[in-house]
Amino acid sequence: MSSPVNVAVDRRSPVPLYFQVAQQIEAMIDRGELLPGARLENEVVLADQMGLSRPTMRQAIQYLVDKGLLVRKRGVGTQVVHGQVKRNVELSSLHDDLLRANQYPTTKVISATVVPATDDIAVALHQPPGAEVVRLERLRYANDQPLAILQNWLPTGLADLTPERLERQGLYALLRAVGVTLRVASQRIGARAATGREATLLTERRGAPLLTMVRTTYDDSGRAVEYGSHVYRPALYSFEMALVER
Amino acid sequence: MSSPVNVAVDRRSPVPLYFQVAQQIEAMIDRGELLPGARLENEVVLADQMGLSRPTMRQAIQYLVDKGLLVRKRGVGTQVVHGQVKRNVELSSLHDDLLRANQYPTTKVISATVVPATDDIAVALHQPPGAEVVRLERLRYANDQPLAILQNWLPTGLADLTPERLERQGLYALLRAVGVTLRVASQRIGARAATGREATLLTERRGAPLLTMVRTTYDDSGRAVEYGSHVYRPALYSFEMALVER
DNA sequence: TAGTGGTCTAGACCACAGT
DNA sequence: CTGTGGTCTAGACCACTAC
Repeated sequence: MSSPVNVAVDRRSPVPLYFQVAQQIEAMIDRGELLPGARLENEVVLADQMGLSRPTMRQAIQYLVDKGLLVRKRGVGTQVVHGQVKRNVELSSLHDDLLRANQYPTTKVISATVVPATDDIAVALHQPPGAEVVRLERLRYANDQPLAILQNWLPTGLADLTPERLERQGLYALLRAVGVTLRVASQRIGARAATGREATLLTERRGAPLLTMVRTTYDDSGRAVEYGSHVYRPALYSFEMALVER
Repeated sequence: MSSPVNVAVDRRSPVPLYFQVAQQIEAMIDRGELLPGARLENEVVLADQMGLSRPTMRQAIQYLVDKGLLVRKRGVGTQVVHGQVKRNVELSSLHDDLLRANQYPTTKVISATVVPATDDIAVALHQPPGAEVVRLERLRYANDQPLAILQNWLPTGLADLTPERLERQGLYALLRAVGVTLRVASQRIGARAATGREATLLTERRGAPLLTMVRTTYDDSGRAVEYGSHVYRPALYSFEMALVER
């Protein structure tokens, strides 16, 4: 009844055991060795087979459940979800998203200046009203087609945000490179009509539907490090995600 | 340096200990007893104070980290995130979302019929091509204003989806009531212009921007139980969510 | 009744951050 | 160096499902 799971862990590796197991099970699903609906053996048996304790095995399975690849039912067992779900669990930037989809992103920096924060920006970044913040405006292309207008505000002094660097890599990669660990974000996705300026930049018509996203991102100290307000051309971009009931 | 956490657990309660702890810490954050940026005591001390083991305490903290309320940094400690994030971790239906926001949702069922599945619906629901499926079309109002057109397809025989029931409660609540446990969903959010029919139903202009969402939902056996294609008026609705880096 | 995942304990050692 | 979270073990009992 149960599908065999053939996984071996390397105890000398610095990679956590639960993560090794999770990666290998995910690879088996990708390769079709574990088909949708397949039932895995129970946690105790799996743990024994791999020479792990049950909590470690559970951690591996829980990781894949959170990722939307497996479902568990008490008294029944663990099964592979039918159909593929978006595996992305990361706090990803548009730049990395496009790279992953082989979309060859390029960026034009429209402006990168230091300005006093307006009230709403100050609140979002938890800065005193009127504090100086960095304001970025970029135009992001995918395969040489204009895709999105990205407006961002950051506290000053976080990183050296020169236009050259911003055109070579994404903002998130740049922040990570200077030791900022992005951890949590709160975002809102909506839609509205393009303004004249947006339409011009994105080669759309004024009033054309645009997808919008505003996001505040916090680092591993819980401080707000970035506020973004982006508009996307809906024919070229949409947001995909997995939801998991806890 | 550390903020005190005053929590007591009831060991006779059927509610898991880690969940009792998590709920009480969340309540303290809501009441402002734990301010943004406040550092909690370390896991071992917290566990001792509450008479719990460290793994149980960790599980409580991890729950709140996943919810976007806390951040942890190795070697440093656990802190409350600055700014408020969307707490919602559930696989929520629009109906419940509106209820929670005191928006008084009402529903008009436009059609509820059994039809042969088109190819894309059959694929999404993992049914054989042409299999009979239930097709629903509903118009959802909030405070008597038209808010969204909801199209859904489901395998037949799941539940008795009469218009009367669908107008009294949300589809998800109806499914849960007949024992379907929704577990995982994969969704895509985009935007496009309103068609003439959509514009009429939603009292918008033809070509007005609409927010779109398509979603496939799976139950705790990993089977697809619902495919939905919805359009929303962006002035009245947007999607809000927390993202957590793992 | 048998088998499953859900919860919980009481330890241990390690990796990393800040001093 | 000390203190923190990250990982891991080897058990235990319980709740729920299916037969």
